[in-house]
Amino acid sequence: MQKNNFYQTVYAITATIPSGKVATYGQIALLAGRPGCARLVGHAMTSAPNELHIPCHRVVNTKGCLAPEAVFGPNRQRHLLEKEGVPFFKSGRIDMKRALWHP
DNA sequence: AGCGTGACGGTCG
DNA sequence: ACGACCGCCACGC
Repeated sequence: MQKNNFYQTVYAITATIPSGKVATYGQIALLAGRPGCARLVGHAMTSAPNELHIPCHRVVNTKGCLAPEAVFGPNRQRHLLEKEGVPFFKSGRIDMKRALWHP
């Protein structure tokens, strides 16, 4: 698997995340065969073509925090996830124990 | 070809 | 529980 395929793999894995669940960048990086490259997953999302319809809002960091609002729009990601049934804490973070995707 | 960067992660204070 | 710091690695300039 080459580096270019890494992005493709990331997209493929991200597209596999079921509704109501979330995955962490590190988790995806691990599944994509590049453990420790969580940041690259984030960049992959930035470069992700909209044509692929990637549910990038289901990808968060291990802290359960959402991506910067500047990426999706104000409260956009939060709203989408809540709509899908992802448990949120009042603090605005995700209940990772219950929402984390188990591939 | 080299340097800085970043939608992160884990640890320390 | 929260914030700050450092370490990783491919991509863009």
